[in-house]
Amino acid sequence: MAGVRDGLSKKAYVRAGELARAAGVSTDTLRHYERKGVLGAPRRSANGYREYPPEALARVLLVRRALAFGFTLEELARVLRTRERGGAPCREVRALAAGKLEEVESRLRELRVLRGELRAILGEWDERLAGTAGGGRAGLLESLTESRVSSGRHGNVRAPLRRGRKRNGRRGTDDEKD
Amino acid sequence: MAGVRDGLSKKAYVRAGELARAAGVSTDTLRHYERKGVLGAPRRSANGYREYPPEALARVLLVRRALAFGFTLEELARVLRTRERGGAPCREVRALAAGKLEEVESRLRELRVLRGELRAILGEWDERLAGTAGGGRAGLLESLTESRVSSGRHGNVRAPLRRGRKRNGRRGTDDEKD
DNA sequence: CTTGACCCCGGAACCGGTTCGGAACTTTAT
DNA sequence: ATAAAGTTCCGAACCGGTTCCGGGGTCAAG
Repeated sequence: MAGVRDGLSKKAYVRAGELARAAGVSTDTLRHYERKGVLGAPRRSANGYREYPPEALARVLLVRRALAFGFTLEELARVLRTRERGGAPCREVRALAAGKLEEVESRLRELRVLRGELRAILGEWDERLAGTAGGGRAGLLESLTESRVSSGRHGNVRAPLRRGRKRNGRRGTDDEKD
Repeated sequence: MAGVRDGLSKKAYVRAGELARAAGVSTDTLRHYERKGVLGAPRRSANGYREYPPEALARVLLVRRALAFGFTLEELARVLRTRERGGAPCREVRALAAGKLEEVESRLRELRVLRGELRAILGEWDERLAGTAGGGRAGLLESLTESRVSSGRHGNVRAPLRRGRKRNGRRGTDDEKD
């Protein structure tokens, strides 16, 4: 375990591996966070190893938590940087979080609709399959196209919630009238 | 509506652009579908242009619909290919859809939790901000780390519902005891 | 001295669906 | 004829967070 424990203070500088373990991430991830500006480059020991101060752990955990809340590393970097310079990005953070909440709610609506459609279609299929033993062949897929539901692209299910980029929009029949 | 004007039959072969417009996708997407094996390479005209048969539209719409239901192009390709060869992938399709439903429900649970946490944190922040006018500075972010909730990575919000890869896992402190 | 556990680094791969960049071609207007 | 639109073609880029690759150090134990 090689706990640094140098007799001095309770907690001293730790190396990448230890911090990573403590935070539940990989050292690769730590490097990535540093590169993205959410962690801050730690000092280096004589041999070039990173030596993180005890506070780093809290920072990493904070980042993890914020990520779980839907923040992106980029947003986080911006906010943290502002704060590091004495700024008070509180309102911005609040706004950001509010945006996340909206996204989540929107997504919830979409998924609820999707769930309903899935249940309906499954029910229908089971009914049909009951009558078509063995090598079915009843066009299950086909019935998708007919499903009476809105068909309003509820967002590609897995759509990263951060949907919609179309910076230039070349062709693609913009049928987005929402 | 620029219908095919070759006088022959009611509907004749159409080119990429027309099919794309009709299906509400881009020609790029059509190409992609072809490459992924869900569309099937159409014949080519003398100049190398794709010429899709009328049925292609239904196919594309089917794909769109299936995508909206959470199927991936890869799954779709597999199924469609099977079918194309006389197979009856019905049970498989049903199983797939059932899987989607489970994913959606799981995701719904996660998002509901997340929504709750977001609301809570927002409420808390607003309270705090009310008392800290102007240049706030109350550590909003910090309170994230303390939020009493499970903290059980509800899935990175935007996590594509198709979470989790870790083929080899080098380091990374596998703390996934979910 | 070898083994093995850590550490360093830049850059590519991954996922999945879509879009971009830009060359090449066809049709329409001048 | 020729420029200006409009289409089509294709491979490669994109998103975002993480992991992988792979070649090179550092250090303590055996």
